Amino acid sequence: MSNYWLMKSEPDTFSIDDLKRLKTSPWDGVRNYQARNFMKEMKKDDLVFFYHSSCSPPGIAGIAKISKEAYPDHTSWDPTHTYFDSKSTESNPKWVMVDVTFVEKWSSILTLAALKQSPALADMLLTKKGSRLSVMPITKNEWEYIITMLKNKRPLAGQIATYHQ
DNA sequence: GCCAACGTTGGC
DNA sequence: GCCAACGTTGGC
Repeated sequence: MSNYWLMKSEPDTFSIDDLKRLKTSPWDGVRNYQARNFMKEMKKDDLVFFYHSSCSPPGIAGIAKISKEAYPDHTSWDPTHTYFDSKSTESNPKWVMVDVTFVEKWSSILTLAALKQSPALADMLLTKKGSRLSVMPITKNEWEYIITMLKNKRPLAGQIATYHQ
């Protein structure tokens, strides 16, 4: 039984197209305890909404899956790296990352504005005012509701989603 | 570019 | 342990 998640990324830094090209990538640089703790709960093959933030329009751009469970984020103890944290060491790592693998890119962004218009999604952290959490759990109901929203909007580019096993 | 909301830091 | 100050996130 898999779990569902949403992960935010600024497309200028790392977009769904970057993941599509790389197929698999580490999700590094998370420096927030709540987000980190959620990453530690992730299991292989969990599904992830790939969300584009700080762009126009913000929203869900596609789907990825967890291909490697949480392991130490080596960028945290690299003093030359942007994500360096002096409190994290190789012998006592403070931060973790997971690997994510591309599943599908949607033909258009499912915008935050559209998500906010759905009463069914009012309890999501994402749609709450002031919420800045970059990694969050999604309930099965929310996941399926969002997939339905997407399908009602327009067909998927290329083949239909095949991630259901 | 603005700024509200939030998380973190550090003085006391 | 409180809380003011600061830095960051991220929508608009």
